[in-house]
Amino acid sequence: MKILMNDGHVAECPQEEEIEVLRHSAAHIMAQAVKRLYPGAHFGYGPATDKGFHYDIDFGDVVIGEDALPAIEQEMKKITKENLQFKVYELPREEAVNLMRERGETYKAEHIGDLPDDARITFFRQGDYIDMCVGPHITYTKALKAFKLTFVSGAYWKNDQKNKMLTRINGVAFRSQEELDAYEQQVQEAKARDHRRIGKTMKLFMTDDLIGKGLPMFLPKGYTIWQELENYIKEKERLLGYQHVLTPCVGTVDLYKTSGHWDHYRDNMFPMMEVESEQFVLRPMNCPHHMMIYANQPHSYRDLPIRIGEIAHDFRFEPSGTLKGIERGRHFCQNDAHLFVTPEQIKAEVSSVVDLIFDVYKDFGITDYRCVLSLRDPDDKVKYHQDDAMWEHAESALREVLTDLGISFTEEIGEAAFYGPKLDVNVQPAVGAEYTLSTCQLDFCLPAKFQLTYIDRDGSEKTPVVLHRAILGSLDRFMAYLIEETKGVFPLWLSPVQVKVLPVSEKSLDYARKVWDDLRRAGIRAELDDRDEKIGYKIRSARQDEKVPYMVIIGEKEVSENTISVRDRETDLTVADTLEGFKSKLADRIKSRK
RNA sequence: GCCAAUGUGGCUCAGGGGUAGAGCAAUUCACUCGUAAUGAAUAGGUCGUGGGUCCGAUUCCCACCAUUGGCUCCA
Repeated sequence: MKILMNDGHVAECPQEEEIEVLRHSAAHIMAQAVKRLYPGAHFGYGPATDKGFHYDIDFGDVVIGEDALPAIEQEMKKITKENLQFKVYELPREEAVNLMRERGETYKAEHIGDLPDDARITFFRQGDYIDMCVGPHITYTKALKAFKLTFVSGAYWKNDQKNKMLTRINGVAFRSQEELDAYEQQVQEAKARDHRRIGKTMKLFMTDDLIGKGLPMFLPKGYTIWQELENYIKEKERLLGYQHVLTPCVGTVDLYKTSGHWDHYRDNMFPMMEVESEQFVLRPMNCPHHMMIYANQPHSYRDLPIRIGEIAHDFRFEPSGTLKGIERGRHFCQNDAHLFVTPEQIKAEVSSVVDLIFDVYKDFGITDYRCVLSLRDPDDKVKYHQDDAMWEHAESALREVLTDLGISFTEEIGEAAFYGPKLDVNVQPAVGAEYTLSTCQLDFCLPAKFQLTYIDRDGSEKTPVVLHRAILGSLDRFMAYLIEETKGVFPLWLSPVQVKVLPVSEKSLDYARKVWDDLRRAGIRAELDDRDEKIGYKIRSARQDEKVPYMVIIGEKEVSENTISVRDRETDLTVADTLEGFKSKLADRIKSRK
């Protein structure tokens, strides 16, 4: 594919950059179509994106909904048919600003002001449309062959909440129609994996307006998975020397003033409540509670590290627009722990946390993740605890540990917690934006605020360092992730129903009941389908609706031979077994969580 | 919170100014059945909530609530 560079040269595009040039050019063509249909529209940014492109546009008082898209798309097709040539020219800064002002493109004019003094300011033109841009672009509009406008949304100018919200028109573009079709198919499949859809059909959790928004409730089947996850992670933690505690879901406002959370996050906490002139909040996190548990008694350096863990209920007043099923609610349960360590122990403890994270990921087959070292933005004097020396020390300590461990990570500025840097492990859900699953944060700040101490070898009082960490993140979010990864086909040990007993007819119902009862007594989660239906129907519903790992089919043959027939979800094969043999095999597998 | 869209029986969805429809699920009856849907019948909804326009609203308008897709935020 030929492309037009901003110095006017036409070059052959490297294969790997083709798609981005195509998508970026699609944004320009969309802008041209919009300008033809809405002459009063003014443009902000219009970049290529992951799967396509978008353009942020100020339509003035005109409301643009999704019903406006077909006409714009039609106009784009017309433009590609017109096969307009892309042309490029450069203007001196002042002329460029004037040109943009003249055309009412105030956002573009403002953008020129943000560019470095020596920046070349170039314009790409196709037909009647001119856009300030660094390019490169396709040479003729006909090169754009497969695209589609997908949805509209709002987006703040320059991504800043204080600025005006523009209308963002989103589209996808690919090299060919086949690629576009494949993408659309993929979107459909992702929707089918959405944890909210599966959670509803599998009766894992629910929400209700009368309970309140962002407050999902786990139903018996969902809570079964929850409890298994809780047992699983606590077992791992106990082996690593964690001690589990139970602390209340409220705390005094003073507790959060001490920690500094009150100053930073008051607006995202449920409002303060006053009882008998004492002020409380629903707790948004557990660090302060665990700090006070540490402070409950004096500590020697010999006691450290002390690892306090809790499956802890938290409440955060998340903005309504950010709520998403059990992935992000206003109540959630963190798989939280705070490790109180000496400075010398930092490396070993971070290392142990990182090992635990990847050990857990291995157990769940999680391979698609991204590690981020989240650092402070030194220019942000509001968000971050002010202590340059502390930050430099903490950040380089964490970076060094991660590097020594051979973890590959990217660094992101301004993503740290207010009290310290962190390692975040991020994953991509079926639908929507990436989020953090696991985190490990290095904190030199809160222990000092709470005046935590230990007596060192030389008899002097020292301040411990704290590692905040969450492996499953919140159980809620982890479950959301698991649902989407497994499509609801949970491994045996997590399956809400592990065995479904299916009598062929009423003649074998009594025996089936006995088998069912026996399985349950052996600690296996079994259900009996005693509906008056054909066996084929029962198998279909156990497979399709509930994705049950094992079906035990009981007919007159099994009754007379005192056996059971076991159908495996993986293979769809049915084999004869004895009840005792099946029970022990199953118990072993469940115990080993394989 | 902001921008936009959506809201019809338990679930998935159709319809549309003259007080509602399908499939699945449920219930009942018949069948007693061998590995991905037996048949028939019945029941179930003041069409998110509250206002307004109209002879008449679930359908049009407004407000609110919830949900969804984005933006901002995420200790």
